[in-house]
Amino acid sequence: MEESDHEECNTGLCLGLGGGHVAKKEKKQKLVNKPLMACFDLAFEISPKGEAMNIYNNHSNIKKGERLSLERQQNYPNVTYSTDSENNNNNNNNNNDSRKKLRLTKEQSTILENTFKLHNTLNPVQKQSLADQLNLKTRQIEVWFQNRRARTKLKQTEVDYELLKKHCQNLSDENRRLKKELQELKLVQSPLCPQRTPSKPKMCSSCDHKLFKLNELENNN
DNA sequence: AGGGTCAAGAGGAACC
DNA sequence: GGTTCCTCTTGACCCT
Repeated sequence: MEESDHEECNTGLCLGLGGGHVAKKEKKQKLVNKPLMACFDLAFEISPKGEAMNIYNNHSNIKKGERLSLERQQNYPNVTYSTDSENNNNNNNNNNDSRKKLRLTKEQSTILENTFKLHNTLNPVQKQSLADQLNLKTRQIEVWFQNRRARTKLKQTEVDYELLKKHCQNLSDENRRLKKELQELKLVQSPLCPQRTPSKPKMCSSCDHKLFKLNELENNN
């Protein structure tokens, strides 16, 4: 965990928890009565001039999420929004407690996905260079990879589950068939019914020899 | 409205 | 003891 990730967040709300948890207990205490994930308490875009723009206030006729994605994708595709606290305390007085969700741009997602395909974990150097490249924090890269691994694992679990379910179904079918077959064999061998000719039992590949033995038995009688 | 998605918080385990 | 990862959870946003 890179403590520096959150150094600039001077609201005291964003304490850089998560991986690392430096002095967890201390931070936990600080967090008492504070909103979670307050690092993204206000959404800003960085304008081409380098100004922090509160995009929520500027476009009142568009819905929240639409504003975020529209602005980000169309106007400033290479910048991600950040928080009030990260952008020099603008509007610190306007510190509402609702956390705003970061949405990665298409480009950022693509690059992250491609990197993930190459290696699903990153060393600190790779993490830093990716963060620089995408204009994100190393913590965000770390979190993305963590969540991505979790998604991969979940998907794999679902696939495994389906395979096991199928396999289980096959075994059940096989079990049912063998039981039926056993029933037939018992009938054939019963002294009460010596001349009964059974329908040809369908043997599983592993016990074809049973049929042979059965025929032998009948011949001897 | 409600369910899905996903970035991020939180805590514990594993590793060195 | 610090770092990284895993797992579960939370909450914002999106979609229908």
